[in-house]
Amino acid sequence: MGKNLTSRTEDYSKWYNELVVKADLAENSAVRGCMVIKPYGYAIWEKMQAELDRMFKETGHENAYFPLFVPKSLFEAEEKNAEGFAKECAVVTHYRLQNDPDNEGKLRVDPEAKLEEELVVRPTSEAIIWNTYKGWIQSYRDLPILINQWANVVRWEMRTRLFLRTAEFLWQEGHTAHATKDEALAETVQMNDVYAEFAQNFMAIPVIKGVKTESERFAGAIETYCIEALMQDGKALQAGTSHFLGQNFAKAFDVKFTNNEGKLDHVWASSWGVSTRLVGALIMTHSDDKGLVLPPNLAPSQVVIVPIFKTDEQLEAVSEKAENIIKELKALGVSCKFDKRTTHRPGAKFAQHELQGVPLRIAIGPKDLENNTVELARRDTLTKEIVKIEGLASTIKDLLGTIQEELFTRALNFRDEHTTEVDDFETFKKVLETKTGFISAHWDGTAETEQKIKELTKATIRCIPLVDYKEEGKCVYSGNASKQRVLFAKAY
RNA sequence: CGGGGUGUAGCGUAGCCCGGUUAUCGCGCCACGUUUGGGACGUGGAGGCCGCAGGUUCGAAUCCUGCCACCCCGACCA
Repeated sequence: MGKNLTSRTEDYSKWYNELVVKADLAENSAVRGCMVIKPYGYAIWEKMQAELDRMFKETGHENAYFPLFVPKSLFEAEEKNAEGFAKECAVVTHYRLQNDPDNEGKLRVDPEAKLEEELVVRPTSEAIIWNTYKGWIQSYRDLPILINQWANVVRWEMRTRLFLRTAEFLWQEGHTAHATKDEALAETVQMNDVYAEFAQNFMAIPVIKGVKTESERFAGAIETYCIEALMQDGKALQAGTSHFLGQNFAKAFDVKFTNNEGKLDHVWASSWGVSTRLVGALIMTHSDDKGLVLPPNLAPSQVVIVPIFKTDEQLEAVSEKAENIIKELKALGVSCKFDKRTTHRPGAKFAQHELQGVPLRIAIGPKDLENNTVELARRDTLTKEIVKIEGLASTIKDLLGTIQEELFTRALNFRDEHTTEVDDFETFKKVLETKTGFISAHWDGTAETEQKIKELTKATIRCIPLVDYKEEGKCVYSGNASKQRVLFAKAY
């Protein structure tokens, strides 16, 4: 603590890296590409988990757990999926170490302990899950299966960044099985909607719902739905995905069921997930040059009370007030931390809680005791005011709601200001270089054009939005006919 | 995985080209005192296998080789 952050304009990516570490969210570990999520960062993830878990259960899903390891033969069963992940799989080949005869005190892999079949560390769990579902499904009466799992996965990324892309990360993956195509598709759309609602209402991150182009689609899916968010540096970030898998995995794993007409058919499937990457999205959406800005819904502590005092008597008197406030806040469901450390002075505490994004700060000192007031400071606007202690708890409760809304509105305005309709390629390039953000433009629907634009500008099609933009037009690159605008951006 | 950069106390750094006393400075840390409404001050103190492993040399933070990690750029990336 005690050092200023690099500012966002100076070096956005440095700002992000410093913030994650200084706000005590996470740090790099001794394992390449893998992070240690520290208690404060994990507390935020737990808040996300709790809300998502509630939403999943509300929509009829149950949690279960499947193994970390996937036998290679199962993994390769669905070819497109296997191919898509092949380059980033960690593989277990041995099951034992032994003392190294040539190197005292060291261990080596026991060459005798080679596995007959290699185990792939899951980059995602479709394979092991569909292999399991095969044994669970005979009839339409066994359907649907609506399961979610909270798990870690490993993708051997070449270039990693804390939360945004790590070799191991935490996520949830839902895997559902259905009797009909319509039902599976409806599930896919529903879960994408759940993600959108979660992002917007809970995380205060505005998102655009859409589908991926073929080249950006999940390997093994028929259609990939997604929510796309825009970060403060004008780059897009995929915040969640939901895949309609058709019968691809059912066919690969031979999962058939008898329908109510007595006919055998393959099961229809969906899968969907969000990960600890959301923590990165959270940081890059709301935070500023002073540190984290957390929406009240996600803050480990929504309020912090800092006592101002000179003598023990004053601390005692202030503490008594503070405890009362905490009690009242607790009754209203507001979480509050009392920072009565005597080892730090108030200014240092202010700075720390700002860095860590606590939404509201209350300072109580001798003057307040006389006047029956407190100083109330907002993290998001950096404003403070003196307020009467009567009715403080409900004032705070309301204010937290206001902050939550205003954070969303601010982010929404930013996104709208950074979404530009463009109709010619010169402007396209110029907007991408200067203004950044989403570019809404016509696209002829071909992978060739998509690829060409990517090569020339580094922008990719983030999604084909589900609503809006339905209009005839001409492709911004090729000039060929187009039926709707799609969203381009440089992406994380 | 290719190109470039960095690695010296918890953090940030000087020293490295051109090898040679006890490795520099700031922050932080510990003790005591004075302080406490926006990152306190004074005095004293502790803390280092100079990223790791080899090599060259009478002698290596410094030169050479290999490895590891992180950062930037590229390629790759449900």
